[in-house]
Amino acid sequence: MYGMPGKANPASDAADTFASPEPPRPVAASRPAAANAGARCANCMMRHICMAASLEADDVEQLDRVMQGWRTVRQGEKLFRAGDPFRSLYAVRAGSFKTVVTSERGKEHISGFYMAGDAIGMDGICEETHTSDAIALEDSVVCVIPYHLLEALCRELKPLQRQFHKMLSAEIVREANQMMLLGNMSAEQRVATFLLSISARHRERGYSATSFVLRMTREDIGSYLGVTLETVSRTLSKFQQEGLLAVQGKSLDLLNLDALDAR
Amino acid sequence: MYGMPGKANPASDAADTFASPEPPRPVAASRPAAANAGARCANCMMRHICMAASLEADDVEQLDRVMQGWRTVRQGEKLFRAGDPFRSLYAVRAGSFKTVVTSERGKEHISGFYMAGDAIGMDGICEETHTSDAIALEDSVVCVIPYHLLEALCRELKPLQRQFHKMLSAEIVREANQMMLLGNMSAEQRVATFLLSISARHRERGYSATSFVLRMTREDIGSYLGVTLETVSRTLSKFQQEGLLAVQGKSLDLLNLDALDAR
DNA sequence: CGTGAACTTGATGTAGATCAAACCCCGTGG
DNA sequence: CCACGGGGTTTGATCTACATCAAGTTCACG
Repeated sequence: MYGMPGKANPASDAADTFASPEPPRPVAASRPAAANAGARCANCMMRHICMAASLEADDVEQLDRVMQGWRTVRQGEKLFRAGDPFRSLYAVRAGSFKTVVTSERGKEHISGFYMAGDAIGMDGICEETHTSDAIALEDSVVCVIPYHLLEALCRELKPLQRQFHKMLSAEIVREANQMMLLGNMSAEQRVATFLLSISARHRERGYSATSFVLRMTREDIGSYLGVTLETVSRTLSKFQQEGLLAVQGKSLDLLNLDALDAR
Repeated sequence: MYGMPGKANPASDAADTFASPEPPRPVAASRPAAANAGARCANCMMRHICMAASLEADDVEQLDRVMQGWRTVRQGEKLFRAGDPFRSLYAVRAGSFKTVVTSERGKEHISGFYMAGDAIGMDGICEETHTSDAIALEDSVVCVIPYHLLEALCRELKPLQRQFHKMLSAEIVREANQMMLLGNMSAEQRVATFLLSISARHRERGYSATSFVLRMTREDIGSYLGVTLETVSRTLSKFQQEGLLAVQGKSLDLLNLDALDAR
């Protein structure tokens, strides 16, 4: 099923793609944390790659307690925008996002794509203000983690502290690798690297590493890779002609991962 | 004095550039932390932009206690290399560094330049292994901060925890901005942005924002900006012809910051 | 089933890479 | 003290990967 295009309803698509055990449960910001019984990391498929990774069951429960709840974000809507005051981090529970940074000149650049289990918003910590927009690529659900509570819990739970630091550091490493891509690689290498990265992230999450649907447009991919949308399109066509993959709109089948890696 | 080229001894140059109150005091790795009386954040000119920022005097003393000591790194030597096990973070006390990431294909890319007060090594946290080389651009001194001790202290001291998180987040934001530069900007804009960024960092540290010496080669700058060294050189010459700055080898005078910003 | 957005493909233009040569320091050793 | 050598830098000539412009096609959604 996964990897087939043409779903009528992106919300149900997101739900079956990521198999959320419960339906999204949006919560008012003012709702007390104690009432938040539905959102439980223990039940979440993504707990082993998310904030809860390597926590004992007791500690996961503590994390649940500081989690404010879920928030649904419809396709195209913004989870936050640059300039918003920073209060919470977000963990993607279902769906996916892109983050967009805008220069003073008004030029936009996509700085990252985030899927289930990824954390968004860590750019906001340093100035207590978000520096990018986070936009849902499909109807999505995030866990809302108030930063001051997470901070306090990190002082209590060493494994949580360690995991949080690792997530911050992993983002630094990811961006450093992206800088390498943007600074040194040919268009073909950029596209190949991008596809392999998506593939690997799907594999980590238990989905097919070779057959998937791109949630973003060619323009989004181009922006992320520092090339034009035409170049993305041409490169995909070329890879298809060479038998490295099969494209059909946003659906992709990678037919030769090694050959892609050799680009 | 700062900004004048042609010093005979780079070590003395580094010392007077950053006005270290005491001479470097290298320490053996096994030396107990208690013996580390010489290295004191309280005396350090950079304490307000470093790990100690916004700490009370008592807390700064605690930070001193976990600091393992100083390490001197001669020009061209490596503070750590990709693949080294991650044990410590480093704060630049005097001098400057570049960090270099190397792709599987062996291509090198400079991911950052670091001067006094900056922290290096945060990429190592996530996999407990450094992912880049850190190379001294001149004879330099760093404070060595064992990560497990810092972690423990961050559980004790909320302001230190906050500052540390801010430094991690600031690195994420810096890299996101660099990705924007690499993905969207013309060569001229890249060079102008680079110069203005160096200028601002000098200003923050109390040095001249308009007159300084570049510690890195044209090739280093090119690698960082994703252009060739020839393009860097040509762009500087062009800016000079237009009266935006005066170049003389590695010495630079910015004559029109606004015009540079308008690029 | 109609319509606009997303995508593909082709033709042409250009910023910056690459190749090449000379120059300028700056440290070294005679 | 000066000649020497080599890394760093500048500048010029040429080349090319990719951007840009343009037109048509397909697709997804209302």
